[in-house]
Amino acid sequence: MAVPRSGGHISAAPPTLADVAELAGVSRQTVSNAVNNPDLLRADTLARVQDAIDKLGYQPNRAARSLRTRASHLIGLRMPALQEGTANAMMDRFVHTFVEAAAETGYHVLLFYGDPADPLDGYDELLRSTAVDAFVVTDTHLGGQQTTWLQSRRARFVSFGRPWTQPDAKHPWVDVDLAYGAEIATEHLIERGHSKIAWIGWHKDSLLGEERRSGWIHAMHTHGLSTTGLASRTEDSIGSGKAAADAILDETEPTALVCASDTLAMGVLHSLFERRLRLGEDIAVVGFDDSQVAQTVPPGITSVRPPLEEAARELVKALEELLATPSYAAPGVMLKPVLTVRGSS
Amino acid sequence: MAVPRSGGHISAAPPTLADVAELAGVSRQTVSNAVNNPDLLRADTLARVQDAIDKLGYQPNRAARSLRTRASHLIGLRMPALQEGTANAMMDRFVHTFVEAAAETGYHVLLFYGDPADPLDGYDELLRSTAVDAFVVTDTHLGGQQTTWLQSRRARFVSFGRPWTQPDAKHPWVDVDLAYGAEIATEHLIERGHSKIAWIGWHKDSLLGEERRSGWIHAMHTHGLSTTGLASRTEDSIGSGKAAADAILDETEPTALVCASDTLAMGVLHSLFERRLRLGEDIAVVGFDDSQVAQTVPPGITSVRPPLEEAARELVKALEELLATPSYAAPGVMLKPVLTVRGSS
DNA sequence: ACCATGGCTTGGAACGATCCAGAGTTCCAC
DNA sequence: GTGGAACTCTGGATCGTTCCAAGCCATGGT
Repeated sequence: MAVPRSGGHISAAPPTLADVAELAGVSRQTVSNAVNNPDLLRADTLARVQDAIDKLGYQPNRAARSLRTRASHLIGLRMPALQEGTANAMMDRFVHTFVEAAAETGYHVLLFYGDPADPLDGYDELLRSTAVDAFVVTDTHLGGQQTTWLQSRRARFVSFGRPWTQPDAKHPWVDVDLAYGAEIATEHLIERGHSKIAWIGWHKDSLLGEERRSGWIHAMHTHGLSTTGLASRTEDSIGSGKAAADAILDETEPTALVCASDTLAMGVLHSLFERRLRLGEDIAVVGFDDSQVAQTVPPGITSVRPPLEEAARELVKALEELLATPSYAAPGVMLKPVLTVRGSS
Repeated sequence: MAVPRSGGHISAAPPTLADVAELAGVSRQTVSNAVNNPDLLRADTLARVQDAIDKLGYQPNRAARSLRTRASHLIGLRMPALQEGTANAMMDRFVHTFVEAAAETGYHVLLFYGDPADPLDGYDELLRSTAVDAFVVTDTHLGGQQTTWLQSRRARFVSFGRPWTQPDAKHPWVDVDLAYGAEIATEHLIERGHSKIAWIGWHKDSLLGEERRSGWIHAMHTHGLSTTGLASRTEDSIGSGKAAADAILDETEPTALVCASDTLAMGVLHSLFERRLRLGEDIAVVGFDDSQVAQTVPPGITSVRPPLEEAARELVKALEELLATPSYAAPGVMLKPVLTVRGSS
């Protein structure tokens, strides 16, 4: 296996199966077997072929293999277009692990971004040209359009995100239990002695937002705490986070805030900064996503950390099975986030 | 061109050139020409073939095309492995634009990460299996190993980052003028009335660090300001940024700080937080990279913003030319960053 | 009327791998 | 010693596209 990085001679054209076969004194098919089904060969033949492979630095031509086997060993990963300022920057933790886990199982990742307004943008071309073996869908919360369409095209795919609108969907998926995340965030604050804990979340029509919100409500009610006047709903932006914080701090004077995202938490920080309140001393804040920002801003924002690395690995595992057995129908996997406690609480 | 997304019938196998040819009543080659050299066909024939293509939703099979033409229309993009906490998170601005610009010219991007300790990791396999047409190298500051090796393998590539150690390198590259960035950052502070402006930078052996540092020195000296006792060199981490800030604030009492990275700037913020100093009022801070963090932390950190989008587009342009004419030798492109002014100064 | 020209179209070969069916060996049981 | 299974290995066909050389046909000049 120890292929010398820079072979002695630099040939213009890479060696082919036939070259190896000739050098080893066997047929093409035997070389092919040596690569793909080594146990079909007699030990000494295998060794001879391996020698030839190593000597020439042979690696199968992907295009040729792909043409014959109808498998490209490429996974299409569609990422949501990122907006300036919004902290979906945490997604590169996901991408990174996904790419590495995929590489370990022999798959490469073809990254693409689609027009956010058109959930189907980008899939079609890759599918028609049989460029990828499967897709990873990363924003199922935008509705089931993508998944139903992919299904109708008989495309293979897994999703990072539960099938919100179709509970009976058959494709493998992995998601993070967001309600639980909001719950542990809230309970952490309750343990710290807070009882007036406000929620700054997203609009009602956001599935993710409502899910997270329910965790806060559940935790509050479980501990006999009231939530009236403590919730606000707004856009996922710093500006509206600040506005919401301003309003709720003036009206209800909570001692702690749970935010549906780190972006909103940053909005809160802006409000605190203006009011010359000290984060973590005068008021406690918990964010969501454990983004770079939460990790680095002093004194650190306690944040709900989605297990993105684990999610990526689970998705790769599901993909592997899906591609091995086309009829594979996995149960969805729900992962639990953990709370990273920092100075803000 | 308006291909219906979900064709009337869902065929198990995608249509091939031969299918189109039969439907249009022409030969395979004519269909191929209709796709690749439309001007070779008579107008009416072209129309007929186009009809058939549209009707069947035909798209050339990538593997077959790639096998024949020896071009995969894939670009391998090697990203440096990201470390927790460090703000190279800004790179997804780059990745995003690069992917989109590449898509516009018909190229897809195959993302991979290499072992940071081994600059060559990952390239070899993709190259041998002729999986990609070219590479984008993103961390030339780690030394010329990658580029010399790629050159010796006759691989096509462009780099985001000047060829630091080999000024005579022939490959196209794009880079950002970091010294200039530090210079405008420093001058901005001078304009704001500061004269005791400290530098918090990286160790001497960091090429990028020295480059940025030189911009600060140049600006200071140009305005007749002294730099003695105002510079410190440390690791690129929050902890060491804080330590450096602590030391320099105690010793020299500067009124403003220029940091070699936003990560270091965040370290400074930690120091300020502890000292109960208000960012932007008691002391001015300028960062580098214009990361998410700089954009969102209140009151916003003034930061040198590298034109990553422009860099990505330039690289795609260079790649296009490189792949069209193999002998293409472009001059390097040096882009100027801009300063994004925020509350911290 | 003829040949050369150029525009348009065609069938066969090739890219480099795997699938498939069969051929040659070896080995063991009867 | 023979039949047959099990183990190895092989050559031809094939995946879907583009390259290549040649063919057809109308046009125009001689």
